Amino acid sequence: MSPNQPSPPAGEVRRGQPPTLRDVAEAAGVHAATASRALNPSTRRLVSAETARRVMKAAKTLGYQPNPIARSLKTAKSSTIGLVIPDLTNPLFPPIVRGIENVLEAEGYSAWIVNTDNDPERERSRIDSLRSRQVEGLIVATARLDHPFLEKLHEQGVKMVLVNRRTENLAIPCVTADDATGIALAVRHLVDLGHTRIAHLAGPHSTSTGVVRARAFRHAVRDHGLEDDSRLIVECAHWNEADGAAATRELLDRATPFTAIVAGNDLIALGSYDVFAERGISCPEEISVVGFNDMPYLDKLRPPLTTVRVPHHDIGAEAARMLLDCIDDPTRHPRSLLLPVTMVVRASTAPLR
Amino acid sequence: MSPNQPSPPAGEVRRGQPPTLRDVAEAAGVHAATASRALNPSTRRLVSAETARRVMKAAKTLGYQPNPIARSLKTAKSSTIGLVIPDLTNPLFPPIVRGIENVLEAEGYSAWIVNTDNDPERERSRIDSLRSRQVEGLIVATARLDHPFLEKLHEQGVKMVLVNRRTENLAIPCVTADDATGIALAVRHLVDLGHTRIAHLAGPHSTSTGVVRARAFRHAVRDHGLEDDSRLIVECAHWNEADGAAATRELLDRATPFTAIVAGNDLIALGSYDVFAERGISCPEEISVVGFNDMPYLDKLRPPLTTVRVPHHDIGAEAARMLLDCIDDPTRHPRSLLLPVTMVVRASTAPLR
DNA sequence: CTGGCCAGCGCAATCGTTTGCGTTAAATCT
DNA sequence: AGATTTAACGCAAACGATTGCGCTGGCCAG
Repeated sequence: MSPNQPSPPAGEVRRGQPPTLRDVAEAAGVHAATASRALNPSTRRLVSAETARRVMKAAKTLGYQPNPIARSLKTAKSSTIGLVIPDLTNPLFPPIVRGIENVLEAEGYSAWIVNTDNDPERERSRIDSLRSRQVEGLIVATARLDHPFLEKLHEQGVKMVLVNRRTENLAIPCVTADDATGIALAVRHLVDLGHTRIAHLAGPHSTSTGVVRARAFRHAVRDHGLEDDSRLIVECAHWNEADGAAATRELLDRATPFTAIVAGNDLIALGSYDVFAERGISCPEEISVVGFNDMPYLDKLRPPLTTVRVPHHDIGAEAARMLLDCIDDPTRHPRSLLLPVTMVVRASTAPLR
Repeated sequence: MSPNQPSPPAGEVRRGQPPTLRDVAEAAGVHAATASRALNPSTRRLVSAETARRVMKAAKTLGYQPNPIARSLKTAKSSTIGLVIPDLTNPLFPPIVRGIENVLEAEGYSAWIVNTDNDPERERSRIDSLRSRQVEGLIVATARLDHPFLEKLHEQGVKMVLVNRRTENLAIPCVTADDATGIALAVRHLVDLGHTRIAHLAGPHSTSTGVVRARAFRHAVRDHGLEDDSRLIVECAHWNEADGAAATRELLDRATPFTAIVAGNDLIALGSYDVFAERGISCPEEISVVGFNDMPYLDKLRPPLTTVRVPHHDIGAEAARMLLDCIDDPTRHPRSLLLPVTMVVRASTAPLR
């Protein structure tokens, strides 16, 4: 046996229970209060170097792990934040989650993840339960442009930062991808390939991402001297394949000619793929498609999807950092962070013949 | 304003703080102990119906939410379990997580999710931190066949159930897919298509899933009267695309003829796809491939991947149920649950020409 | 009429930490 | 040398809930 293995406490314990602060205090021959101060780096200067050393040694040999529950009760801080997402099953979110947890972990924080399935009622109840668990802040990925519940929470002083999407209220800090530039990149790519009639399958206009990308699309086509034809824009009810497919069908049925599609996101583009298969349309020969997000395994699709890569991991990491900043300094001015995106050209886009 | 909105406490509060049990007791004109008993359904019979009613009414009008931290400290129960997975980013896991949370939520439990990235050291430290957070049990998806750490935890009485994979020790309950049947289905499907020389890209033999599927593969080919040629089996170092690709290359380089591959899982099959592209091999014309798991978006691949569908959501749900059972009744006999799988035939498999 | 029982409730300890305050003894100043 | 600061530490009260135990008063039986 190695001398100091942390998992099973090496030293003698009181009664089979994990050692408490009192146990290490006793072992070090001091009072629990002193042990507490010795163990906490920020109060360690209150005890002599010698006793601090003794206490820390005792803690190590006993395998002492502070009880976060007791600590939370006293300090009213839980070292815990809530993470509110629509659905973990959407490949968009796991990288964000990992990014968040990476920075949280380094600061001794952890995250509670809840799924709302885009149901406002469920969102309320899950957030209520998060708050009763004393989370110190929220990272929210379910924002809609008009979102009174979130606004109310913010007014109540609940610390939060939005990811991916925003509300209309700019007072709530958020970190998102640079959607406008991404769309501009996508349009420019298609224009470079010779396309002049480009359609847009917009995301739901209830979300900031949906309207920002749609607006950026119109700007971009005009910037290239193309006609801004509203018949070439159709809005999807949700950010998923089914609604992407429905929108594609409607677009096709409008019979306004076009040769390329800028999809609101990758899932919507996948919906287009389904309709192409349905109707025997070949991509990219007849219609080029570009997605948005660069979710995993897009390179293995038929055809590999050209898309705009957004740094999901970084979005999560930055959001977590921002939230921790807000918690540390509540007077902090809210900031909005825009993360750069890049174009990933694959085989779903081709030169106009 | 509606008379009783739960989020912002409606009644008067002490000092801007959320109301405590004592506040409720005071409002109802009873002692905190009585209020506690009145509010808890299982102790409610200890107070008179009339006082119970008064207390509950006071709690509602004050918007009282019990403080789970204080409760946990006293009861040493956290209504919390730990979920240990390799990497949330692997599309295998989100559905399992959702399944788990669905049943947990109904019982008032929540899950802490930690990622180990398959690093044993990280696994130890994350599980230690989970335990210090007083989780009541663990759902573990990172089991290796030989896994002394998990065994030790189990011996220490840590309640846990394994998902997807198992240890050699059968004393630890687990819920997995019926891997053997799945592989048999895959082999039969290929045999029905006329294939006689079938290869297997096995998962790592350090995992139960890897060895069970490999063994099932050999049994299946023999059952069909085919030759069990060990040159047609190569083990992947990990369950991912890169190692799947490496294994595929090795298989090809062995120059033992074969016309079909049973991949250990979908990710490994995707690795094969990469190599096919590399070497100009066409699938399914030259080589048929079947995967395992049926992860999302496989139907949009080039070609759509034939695979074995495993009910990930159910696996999670059953595991959670099993863990809650173990917590409720610690004397419970460990069970191993095998969930049925189904064949999903798409276009990566074709009749032998 | 007295003793015993029980329903209903309050008292106070407890869970493991943190922290304001008081106490001691050593160190510094005049 | 005596007065005063200060470093180091202990005491005890919190944080908010749960729970064993004891007390009260009403009820019934003997």
